[in-house]
Order: sequence, then structure tokens, then C-alpha cells
Amino acid sequence: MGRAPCCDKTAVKKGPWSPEEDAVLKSYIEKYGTGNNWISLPQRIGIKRCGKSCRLRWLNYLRPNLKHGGFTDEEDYIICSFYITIGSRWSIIASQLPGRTDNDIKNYWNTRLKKKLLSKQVKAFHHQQLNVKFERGTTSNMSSSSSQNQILMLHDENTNKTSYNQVVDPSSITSFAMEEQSMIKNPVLESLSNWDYDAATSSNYHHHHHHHSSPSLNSMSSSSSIATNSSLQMSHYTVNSNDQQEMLFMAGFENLQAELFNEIANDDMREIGFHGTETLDNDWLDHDISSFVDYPLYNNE
DNA sequence: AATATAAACAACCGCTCTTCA
DNA sequence: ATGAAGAGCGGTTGTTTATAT
Repeated sequence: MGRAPCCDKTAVKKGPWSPEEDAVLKSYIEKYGTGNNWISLPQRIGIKRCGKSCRLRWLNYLRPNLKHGGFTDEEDYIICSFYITIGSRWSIIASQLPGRTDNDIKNYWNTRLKKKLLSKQVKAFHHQQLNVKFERGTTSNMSSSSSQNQILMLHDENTNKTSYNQVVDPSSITSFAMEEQSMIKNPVLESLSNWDYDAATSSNYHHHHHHHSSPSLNSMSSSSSIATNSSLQMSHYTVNSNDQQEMLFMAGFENLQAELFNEIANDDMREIGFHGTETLDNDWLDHDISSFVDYPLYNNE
């Protein structure tokens, strides 16, 4: 009593398409079009396939002017920008990339691009942190030992709060990081800022209990408009908690980077500082900071 | 050289959205 | 106005190909 199948599954072939099947389908559609009826098409042309399968084959493979593989750097940026902004809305993303299908982009993201982006983000973060120092004590010692290109973290055991104070010399930021900036400022991404995101929110969205981890990074950066939009949208468009965590993770880094670059561009400052205080718990540490610090923040043993 | 493991990718499934009689 | 059929979507699976042991 489930849903009725779209076709007789026993009389229908599954799996990869043969060149012969491709040729029949392609030549028919090129001559007569699809006739707005995929379900009856296979019977009409004598192919033992489900109508949905024919449609998919045509749309993703046989249709003219399709590209396969060989994604360019520009396409990478566009895909990443969109994913970070609107999540896995593959058909929307595909509509921005001529000759690419949603299926292709989805596969590419899942198998390669996601890893590529994550490793870039991690590299960029490493680069930014430059030199992390962690001390225990009271907040009164805080400012004394802070210097250029250093992030100082100070844990006050009495209040169980950790303060941080980051000072970055802009000249130490590499061209790699500038490349990241161009992604953040991608015009495609900016064009999205006027969309009405609330209209289509997510029945399957749920807050993950780690959702506070990124705000801890956000609080370091104040607010560039792009970064703010990005994190807002993020909270509405994630699909499951793993993806959400991962996306917040990336967005947090981007916010931080965007803030850095904006300050460099607008103020021509020699120094950029971030200051703040957070109540730290182990979740926060594990997720955002501790894996990037070469020595433990706490001695738990 | 043989086998195990991972990556890549096409295609499938079940659902939702749209269209039209 | 309404509901069934068609189209579209995105997560996931299954198979092939590449890489590691």
C-alpha cells in the first residue's frame, strides 16, 4: 500500500545505458521532442526503460551542450559560494553554470570539492593563527605579552572564562589568503543577498546542539555585511546536523577572514586586533580551536 | 602480482512541486 | 477548485575505476 510504482519494474531494464539505447533515445527526442510525456515515451520508441530513467538520461547525459568533468577554478568558486550561501540546492546552482547538470555538480561536490574547500579553509586558518599562545592566570595579565602576529589565549580558572587577543600584521597574509577573499567577494554571491530566504525554509532544519560554536568565532569579528548574511542564511539551510556543523565551521572561518580583509582594505591599518571573552566548554574547544593548537589547552590527566 | 580499500560517478528511489483537465 | 499525472529534486545506492597494501 505504498505509492504506486511509476512503471512496471519487472518489465524494465535498470543500470547503465548501452550506446544503442542512447542512440535510439537521442535520435527520437532530437526529431520529435519529448512530447511532454516521459512515462509513455519508452513504449513509443521501443526501449525497455522506465520513463523517469529516460528523462534522467536525456537531461544528464544526452542533451546537447553538456560539459562533463574538468571543472574550472571559477566554477569551483561559484559552487562553493552558493553552497555556503544556500546549501545543497543543486538545481539553482546548476542554473548558474552553463552546461552543467545538478547531478554532476552534486557528485562533484560530494566526492571532491567539499574536501578541497575544507582543506583550504584549514590551511587558511592555520596561516591566520600564525602563533597561538595559551596561558593560565587572571585577566589582568592579559594585555602585557601580546605582540604582532600572535593570538593570545588566557584561561582564568576562577571565572572559567578564556579571553583571547589576536594581533595580525597584514603583510604576513599570503596570496593564498587573498584568493580566499576573492571567493568571499564573488559577485554571484553578492547577487544573492537580495533573495528572500525565509520563504523557503526548511522543514527538516533542526538546531544542532553545537550551534553555539561558530558564534564564538563570530564574536571575534564584528560584522561585515557579507559575512553576516552568510551566517544568517546558514542557520536556515542546512540539511542535517553534520552538514550544518561543517558549514558553520566554514562560515565561521570566512567571517573571520572577511573581517580581516575588510579592515585591511578600508583602514590601511598596520595592526588588526581582536579581543573578547567566552565561557569555554569542551565542545567549543574541540570544535573550533583545540585541533589547531599544537599543545593542549587543558591538562585533564 | 593479488587483493583490499577508496574515489568517482551514473543512476535509482521516494518524495514534493507543478500543471492541467 | 481540485486532484491525478507529470516533472523535478536531492539523498543515496550500486558499480566501476583508481590507488594503496
